[in-house]
Amino acid sequence: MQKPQKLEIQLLQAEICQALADPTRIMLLYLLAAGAKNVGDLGATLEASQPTVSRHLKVLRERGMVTAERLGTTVNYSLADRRVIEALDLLRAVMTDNLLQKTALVDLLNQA
Amino acid sequence: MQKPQKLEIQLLQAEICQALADPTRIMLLYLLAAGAKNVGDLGATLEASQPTVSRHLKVLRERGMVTAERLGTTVNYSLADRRVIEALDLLRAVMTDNLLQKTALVDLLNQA
DNA sequence: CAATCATATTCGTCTATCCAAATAAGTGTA
DNA sequence: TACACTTATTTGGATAGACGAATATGATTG
Repeated sequence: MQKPQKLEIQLLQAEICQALADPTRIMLLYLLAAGAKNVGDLGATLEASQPTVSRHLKVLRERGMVTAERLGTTVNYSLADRRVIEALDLLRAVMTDNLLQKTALVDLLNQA
Repeated sequence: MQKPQKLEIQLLQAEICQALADPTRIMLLYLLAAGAKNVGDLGATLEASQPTVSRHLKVLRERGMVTAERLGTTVNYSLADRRVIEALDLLRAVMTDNLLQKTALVDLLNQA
């Protein structure tokens, strides 16, 4: 033991956030939120290479954010917990509000 | 222009998530959720060095997640948008549920 | 048991991030 | 202006993450 347990929790929480810290993985989650899909379909939609998609899916799988199921030769991925999408939507709203505020400020400066 | 604008949005969203991908920054946000604080106080609570706290606060500031206000020699930081905390709470719940599920599985295996 | 299709992993390389230490910059006061 | 105090930034070195290319694994079919 080296640190209060509180930090351990934040560390695990940071690992989940880290999984969200990549645009490709965010896209993957949103795509899966619309329904289960296999690796090939996901790659085609994202225009990303197969190894890239597979590696990103592994990151999400290891953190329990998606689940995989073999169906013959293909593997179907599903969103494991919809609250991840809720969190992403919240953060997206924060981001868009920031952008709006920033552009409003720019407009104000341009007027002056 | 090189990619559909959709990707641009995910990129910005990923930048916000990236800001959450560090246990120290998560702690900072939770601390600020309880009320505005200056850099020294935050560092003392986190037992982190002053440059470390300042650097992390800069990351959060650049993404509009906290705001800074000078008060004499000190600088008071505040949480800019409470929805970031809501998102963190959601992700924390996802994480704890994953842990519970995992330990339940371990128990089952131990019984057998 | 080949051959094929879908997915996963490894390897090499590049870039990004983190921390500690040192230094700089801004503010209030003698 | 000099000094003390608080916060910010820079630098260097170590670690982790991302991608493409090549290769490996797993499942189905003939």
